[in-house]
Amino acid sequence: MPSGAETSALRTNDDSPDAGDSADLQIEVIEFFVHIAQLLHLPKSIGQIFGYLFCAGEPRTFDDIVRDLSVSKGSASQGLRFLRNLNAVRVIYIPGNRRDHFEAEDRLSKLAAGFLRERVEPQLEVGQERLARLKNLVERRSLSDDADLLLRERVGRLEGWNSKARQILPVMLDFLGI
Amino acid sequence: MPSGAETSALRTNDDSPDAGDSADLQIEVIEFFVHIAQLLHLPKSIGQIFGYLFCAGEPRTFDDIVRDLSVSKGSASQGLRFLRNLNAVRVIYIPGNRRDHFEAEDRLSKLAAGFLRERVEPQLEVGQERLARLKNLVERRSLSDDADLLLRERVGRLEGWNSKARQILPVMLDFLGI
DNA sequence: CCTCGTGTTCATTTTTTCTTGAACAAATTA
DNA sequence: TAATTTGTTCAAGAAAAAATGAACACGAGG
Repeated sequence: MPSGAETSALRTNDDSPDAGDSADLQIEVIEFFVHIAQLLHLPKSIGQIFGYLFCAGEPRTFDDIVRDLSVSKGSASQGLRFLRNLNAVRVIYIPGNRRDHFEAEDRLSKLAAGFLRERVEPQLEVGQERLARLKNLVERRSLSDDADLLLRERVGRLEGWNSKARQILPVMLDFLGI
Repeated sequence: MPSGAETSALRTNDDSPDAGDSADLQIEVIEFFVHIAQLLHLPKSIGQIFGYLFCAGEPRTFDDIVRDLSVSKGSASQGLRFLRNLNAVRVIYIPGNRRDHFEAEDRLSKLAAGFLRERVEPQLEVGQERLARLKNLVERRSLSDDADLLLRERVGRLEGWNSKARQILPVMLDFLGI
């Protein structure tokens, strides 16, 4: 796969005469976000969309995204929903214009907080439930069998982990300025 | 796909008479780790291996893992390498025994620290390099073009994000007791 | 009620990632 | 040194995830 020039077809809006315009740079910034998305195991398209909105000076429409990034409507729709759920993208309603307009959150603290709240916290709750079930199972076992005792200790340790994580989370959110 | 009873063929070592023995419970704990692995977008086999070692009372060998979890040697080898790199699994050398013995790290702080150091920190360095290149590009541009100015501001913001993250990381590591 | 503009859903295709197992290397022992 | 044990590598198949785009829903305006 040849590198570079992947994110194609960016809107030119071009008044400049000849040499490499700022769209090239915009593509680089978008690719930076694609890289981050891949680190977080998010679809590439989500990185593209966020990077595109992050570079845009003003809110962009659904159509802008589909056209300028050459992604399908499906990817754009799902990617935007994901980003909205994380509060990484806001919808701007413009009176007299039926289209949704989208804008990227550019405060790192808000992005981190959104990720913690929408992704991490719910999973900690799920984990707590799973551990409650495990605890039930383990407590119905003999206190004399070595294997049972070991597992009981291990499940207890997992509960400690979960509890610790749930304690730290609000501290982090607080640190991020709520 | 039927649920449960996926992680098969766990060593029985069975002296108990009839009803569900503690291997069932061990399987549940292993599945708990498989679930965590999937959350972290890690291969299922890595969750199995860590869960297996976490439940084991004593260090286990490569062969134990392959046999008891019914995973291939390839998966076991790669999974163990990954877990060792994260310091989530230690190798125990037992004199007079050629085989490597593996043991799970059971201190949450060590696990978190390993993740931050081996996964997060290197990526922040990579990001810093990428941003340095972006900064170079953006500084060669005109200060009069609006689009260029906007991008310059955006790249500056990204550098601020990276810098902030690199400041926070040692604080977190310190908090985790180094 | 009909049509058009906007976006969503979801079955299918495409791409990526994981697992497997056979071939291979390294180290030990006979 | 040959045979054996132990674990790694990597090409290929299997499984999972992402992207696509046509069909669909919903609402606004005529």
